[in-house]
Amino acid sequence: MKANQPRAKASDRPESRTSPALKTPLRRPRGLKTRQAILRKAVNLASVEGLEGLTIGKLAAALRISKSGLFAHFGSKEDLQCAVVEAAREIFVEKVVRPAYEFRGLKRLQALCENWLSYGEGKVFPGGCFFSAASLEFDDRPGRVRDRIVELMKKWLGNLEQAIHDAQIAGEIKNEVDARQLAFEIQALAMGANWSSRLFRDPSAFGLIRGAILQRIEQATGSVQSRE
Amino acid sequence: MKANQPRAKASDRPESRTSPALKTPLRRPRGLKTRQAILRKAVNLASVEGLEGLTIGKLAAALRISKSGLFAHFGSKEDLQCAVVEAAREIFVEKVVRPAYEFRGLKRLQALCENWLSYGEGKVFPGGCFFSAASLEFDDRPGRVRDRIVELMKKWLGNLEQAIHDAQIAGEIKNEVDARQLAFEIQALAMGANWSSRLFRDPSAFGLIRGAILQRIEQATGSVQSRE
DNA sequence: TAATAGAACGAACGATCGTGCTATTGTCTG
DNA sequence: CAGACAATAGCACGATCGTTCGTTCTATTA
Repeated sequence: MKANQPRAKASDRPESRTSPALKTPLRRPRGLKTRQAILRKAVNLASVEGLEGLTIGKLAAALRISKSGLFAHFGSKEDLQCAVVEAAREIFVEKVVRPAYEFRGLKRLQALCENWLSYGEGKVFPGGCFFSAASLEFDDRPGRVRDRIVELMKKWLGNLEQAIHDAQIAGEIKNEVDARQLAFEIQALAMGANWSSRLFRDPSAFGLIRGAILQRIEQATGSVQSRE
Repeated sequence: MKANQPRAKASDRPESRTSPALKTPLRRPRGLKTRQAILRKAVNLASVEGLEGLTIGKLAAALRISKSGLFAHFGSKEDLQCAVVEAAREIFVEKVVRPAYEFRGLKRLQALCENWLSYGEGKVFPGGCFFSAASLEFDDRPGRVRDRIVELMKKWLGNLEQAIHDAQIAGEIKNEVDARQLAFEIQALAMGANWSSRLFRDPSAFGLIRGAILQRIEQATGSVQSRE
């Protein structure tokens, strides 16, 4: 974890790779490509073995690349982990968030849920939802990785909540519904589906939960409903 | 992970410590005591760092004990992990399951939920619910540890489902309710509360979810409810 | 064509991992 | 008190961890 602390010279050249603005603004065709290839494999590996279980040696071996060559793309393991989180985020946004933003209000909420479910169900990540695993793995590990994960999860919950709120304004969801709570319940159910499907190797979990979530949304849209 | 596989002689003496029946049926006062002390610390450490992040060296250091002295209590790291899972199970049963079994039917279900919530809320494990973390960590790691976790989680879900079923027979919960699905939803909400409270350092998550679960149960017990 | 910058490599570092021996302690029995 | 035996410590092992260093290869630029 904190191996070889005495000599930590990686951060002495603070922005050797992250600030390309010196002479040529963008010109590293080979480096960028391999970096992306590394991250693609790394995200998949990390979704299975965890972000901490993701090892530079194993990752390099999986890519048939030298450890040092791989390492040079990131200044430290923490940097690599951050980059992996970012790469996973891009995939998540691409598959779940963006398509839903073609709609508004209730339709957007439904699209967010549906997209999440097929994201979890399909083999987007071989180890199931990356963020479910990562957020539970890092909830007790202070650092940049944890901070970023917290940020992203808050944003995701905020997206759900905002969609619910918009649907309320549009009159599609009852005003008594607590948007924050409903968003949270949906998220919990979705993560539960992922959990069950991974742990029990039971793909039917998503079907079950799809029903539960739809029922929960219908309940919020009106019709009868018991409010005790 | 699989360090030093060539020489694996630990399992050659299969039951040197687990079968006490030879001459004296029960006489290892010191050994058992330290073993339990080890496991108590190990469970706490594992709930924070994960079952794989739990390291023999760190555990020994935390107990001010030699690595080899600790190691002798278990034949391998996998054995240690299994023992940790078992120790966590005992705590869980003690705090959550057993007290609820003084009741029957709906009351038992309510007690199971309430006990789980205060188990997650209180500092039973310093890293939050042990099994939420462990089951997500090991969902892709085949082996005895995973098998046992699966077994335990199935049993726990079965307990919830059975309580619901009993409540249905007693006429306390409506017959149309799908016991398996309700059990699953409750479990998902509970794990969601744990997730949120750990990740966002927000203890109010449990209050929110307590309300959601109670609402969900009330909905199942009757009154109005929309079944569209 | 020569100079140069970036990308990848091989080897090695100190630390720590899980594990295996062997010796020493401590405790109970005869 | 001596011996037996369980419990623990000491020490070492091979492997792998994250990291650094100096070198080589490759491609663009002067």
